[in-house]
Amino acid sequence: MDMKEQLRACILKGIEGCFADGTLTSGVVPAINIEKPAHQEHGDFASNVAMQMAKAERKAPRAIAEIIVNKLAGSSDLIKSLEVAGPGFINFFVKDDAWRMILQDIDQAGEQYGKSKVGAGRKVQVEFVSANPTGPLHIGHGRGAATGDAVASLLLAAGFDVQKEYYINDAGNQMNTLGLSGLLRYKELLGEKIEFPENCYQGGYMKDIAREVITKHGDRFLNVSQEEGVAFFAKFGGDVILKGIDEDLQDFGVRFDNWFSEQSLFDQGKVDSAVKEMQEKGLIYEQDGALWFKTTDYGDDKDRVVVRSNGVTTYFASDIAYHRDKFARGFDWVIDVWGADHHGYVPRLKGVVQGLGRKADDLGIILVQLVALLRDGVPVAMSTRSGEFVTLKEVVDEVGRDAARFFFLMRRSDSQLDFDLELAKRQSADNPVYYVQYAHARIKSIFETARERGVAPDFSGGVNLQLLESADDLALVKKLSLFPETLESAAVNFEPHRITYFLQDLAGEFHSFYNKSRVIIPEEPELTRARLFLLHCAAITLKNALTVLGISAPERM
RNA sequence: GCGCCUGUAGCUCAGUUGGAUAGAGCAACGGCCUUCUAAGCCGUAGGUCAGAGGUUCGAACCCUCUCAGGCGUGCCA
Repeated sequence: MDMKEQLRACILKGIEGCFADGTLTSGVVPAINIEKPAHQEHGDFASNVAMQMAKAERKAPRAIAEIIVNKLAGSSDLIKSLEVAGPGFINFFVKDDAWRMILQDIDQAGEQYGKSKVGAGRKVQVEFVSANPTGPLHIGHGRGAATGDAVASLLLAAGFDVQKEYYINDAGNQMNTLGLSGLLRYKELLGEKIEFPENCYQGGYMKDIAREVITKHGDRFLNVSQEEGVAFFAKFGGDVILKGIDEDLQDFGVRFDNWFSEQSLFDQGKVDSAVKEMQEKGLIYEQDGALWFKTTDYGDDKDRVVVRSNGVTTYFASDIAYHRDKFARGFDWVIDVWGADHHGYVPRLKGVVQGLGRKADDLGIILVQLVALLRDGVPVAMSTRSGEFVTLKEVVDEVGRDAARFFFLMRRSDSQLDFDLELAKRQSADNPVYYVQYAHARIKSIFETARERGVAPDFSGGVNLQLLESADDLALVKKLSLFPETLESAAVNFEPHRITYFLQDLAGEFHSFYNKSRVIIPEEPELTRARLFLLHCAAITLKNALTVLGISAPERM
């Protein structure tokens, strides 16, 4: 039980005690809030129960607080002192010993420190990237990849049973366009004069694909029908591109548990059956020769076409079938990571989910905003139309996986992100990645020195934690203690950036500690051991936090 | 037109889901290496939380309106 829980239980008991002896009379116990005050002077924790009870008790908040404080005095060995402050807050000061005990928890938990069981094994699926197999991943996909991967591992750490999935849009018009693009480049390379349409894929990778076909198959596709040629290049190109996407993701440290093909939904008749189910439920109706889904029932601006008047299904039809299939596969919770430009699709998909008989919240949607690429503060020009976009691979090759992931996760996914390539490469405190990793490496270096000097960091014989009594010792301990709740809230809110902020905060606390406090002190072996134990716990926390984001914790820098 | 998102220090952004005196990093200025990694630390300065109303003990956060920017609003994917 963590400190907040203990305090909550303690307050509850106190209030009930007050009711019992008549010092409080309403008999109504509000939800007990425990928060961390912004200012140190306000204690380690504070509660606003007295203010919440004011109305029911018909007493001034401060008077109620006094009554509760009197009842609480000496009731818990966690509490050093408590006071009434401000408009009626009860401030709690926790005993130093209680703080220091946390170190033993951290040591004991090791790699598990910070993890929780709130997920209770519920099955959750995170679907992300899902870029069309019509070109290499660009930097925007990179942010989606980092975010989806981090959210998945956060949820895993929070006790969920997580699957990561990539949805392959291998059906529909864009595959024909891909096939045509390849075929035309192929003909061009073989000397035919061609007109390359504007809506075809302009990137240089199409020529690479055409070249590959020439080496493997020669010029035989010059003599087949347009239809056959397009079909071949669509399949061949799609496969090559998807393989490249997978490689780029692996270099970025992202691996999927499942790759799900849109085409498979058609092949297995799942699109038809999904449409049929919705029709039977009366959620799909016919008008102007097309079939429409009543998304307006769920807050959408207008109803949406599922099957066009020419009989061809829309992308939305696939989406209905896909999400129906996800739930049919037994997921309790389904999470989609989308580019923010798709935000208009949220009501529509939420409608589908409800139409399937699920709660709207069973589908979680994370919208990831644009990335603005900079070099030394100057925007890097990008244009998707001309195919001159910066790829994920280029960025990872230039700045490295760790820096790229950290930068992608530095901001709330909802807000736009400036990604400065030069800053990401810089090896100084300006660069938050190095700042954080350096903290870990520095601790490891201290242990190295300790070993060299024969101060073996073996804690099995017990450590005298009482010696950790300086303000800096305790400040570091308190920072470490925040990790579990930070991790949990980052997970359930889909907010990996809380971890990057926590890391910078913790690294700062450590660097500050390091500058003020000596760890290895030959004439004080017991204190040396205690401080080494503290840093051992700091290293565990730093490493666990970095790991959950998919970033390495170097031993040496 | 309608809908969604954003607006916090010169810049880039946090702000524990309504708490006490709004925080960090850059940039600026001034200090700290004979010491376990200076890829580091300490200090100074910087604010009408876009604006105006409202809700209550209490608002950057919730409601209404206004302004500014971005995105969406296909029988495209």
